Amino acid sequence: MTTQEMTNGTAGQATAGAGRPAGRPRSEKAEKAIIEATLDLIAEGMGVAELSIEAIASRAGVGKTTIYRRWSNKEDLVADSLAALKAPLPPVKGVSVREDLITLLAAMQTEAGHERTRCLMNIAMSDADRYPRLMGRFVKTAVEPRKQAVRDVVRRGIDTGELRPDVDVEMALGMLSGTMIWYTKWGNGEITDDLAERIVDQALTGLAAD
Amino acid sequence: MTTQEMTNGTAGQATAGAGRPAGRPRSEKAEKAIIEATLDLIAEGMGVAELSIEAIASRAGVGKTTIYRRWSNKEDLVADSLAALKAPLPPVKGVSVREDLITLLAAMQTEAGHERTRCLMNIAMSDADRYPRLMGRFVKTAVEPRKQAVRDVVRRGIDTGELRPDVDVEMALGMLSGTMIWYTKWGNGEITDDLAERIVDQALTGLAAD
DNA sequence: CACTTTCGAAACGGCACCGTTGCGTATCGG
DNA sequence: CCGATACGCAACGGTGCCGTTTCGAAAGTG
Repeated sequence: MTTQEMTNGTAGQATAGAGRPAGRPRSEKAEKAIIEATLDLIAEGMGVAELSIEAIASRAGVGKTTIYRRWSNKEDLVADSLAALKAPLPPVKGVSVREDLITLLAAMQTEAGHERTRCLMNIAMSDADRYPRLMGRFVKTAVEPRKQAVRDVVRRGIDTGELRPDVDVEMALGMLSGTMIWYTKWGNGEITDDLAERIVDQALTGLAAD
Repeated sequence: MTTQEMTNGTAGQATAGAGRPAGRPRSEKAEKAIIEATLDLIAEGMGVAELSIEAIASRAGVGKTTIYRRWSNKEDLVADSLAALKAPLPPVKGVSVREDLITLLAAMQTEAGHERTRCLMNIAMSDADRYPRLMGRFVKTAVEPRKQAVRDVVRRGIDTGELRPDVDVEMALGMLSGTMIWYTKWGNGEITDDLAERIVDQALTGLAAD
């Protein structure tokens, strides 16, 4: 680990009866503010490379010292920031596969509309090669849960017989998500409210004539 | 236009009999070297924001003056560089829709493997919002021809009856390309030689049980 | 109360790049 | 040969960020 004993969880008052190191405890509020500022700047279109510690400190209303005391380098900070992202996935009703997939894809579409998520996706694409460790964390906390949600629905569909028994689950997953990503990025003007529905129907039906 | 009379086509010896401005003509070789260096740096993972004129000049073996004389800002330079990209699309045999789609998607997969194209895609994703004018150019020279190639095949398939008559062409296009992009980015380890074939078959067949 | 640690703020020297300018040379037309 | 323009190169002053240090104040423990 690069952050050795730093970033040791709550970093704050350490109610744990063990070794309370004496001295002023680290401000939990400052920590939150730093991470929040980092995510804000990323959401405003900053790539990881252009992120400056000074800008983050200024935005967070915090001294640079406070940042360097917790994170030894920028990548660690960004990694922890991404890890702080919650993944509020919509619950699926479980009635039909079609309906559930539409729910998930529609949520994906909505998220892609929000600036914050939107630019996080950019990072996932462009900084993936340069910061593999960072990407690992992002995939784990943000991408994987969403993949899993779709995967569950598809698997259930195979079990219930709504989907073909020979469906390649990962392929189906990539097809649904990939199509949505394609539209949010390059589907100029063709993004309508029923987009999720159209994608799911096309994927279910297939292109070939019977 | 920002580049006023600059970047006036060949910029070189101007064989046009008209007003030859007298003096040493601009080096066409230098121009090529600059653009090539720019593309190289981008291909090495540089985002547009991190591209420095000094680095480009150094890489191209050229003085900064020579760059500033031609392009008034970085965005213009990058735009011209992207415009210089050729799009060597594979010819389709025209036998069957399935086979042609596989050909196109396989080419896409191969391209995604090359560093140069790979990082260009990153730019297409992450710098799209920040440099819309630049993106317009990139879409026109690189993305659109590929979209068109797939579009043609799909349209032909509808005409020949190989595909359903009610297929949404743009949607089919997004599904095929989107799935391939998804795999090249996040399909960890599952990228095999028959990927294009599997994508096309899944798209043709659909997920739903009959 | 002393003692320790963190806080925000400011300043440090150093570096990379900015866009411009001047220099001596090269390459064109007349 | 002469005037004009472009060339590569090196230097300019300016800016923004680096990572570190110093400072006085704050916030805890004993």
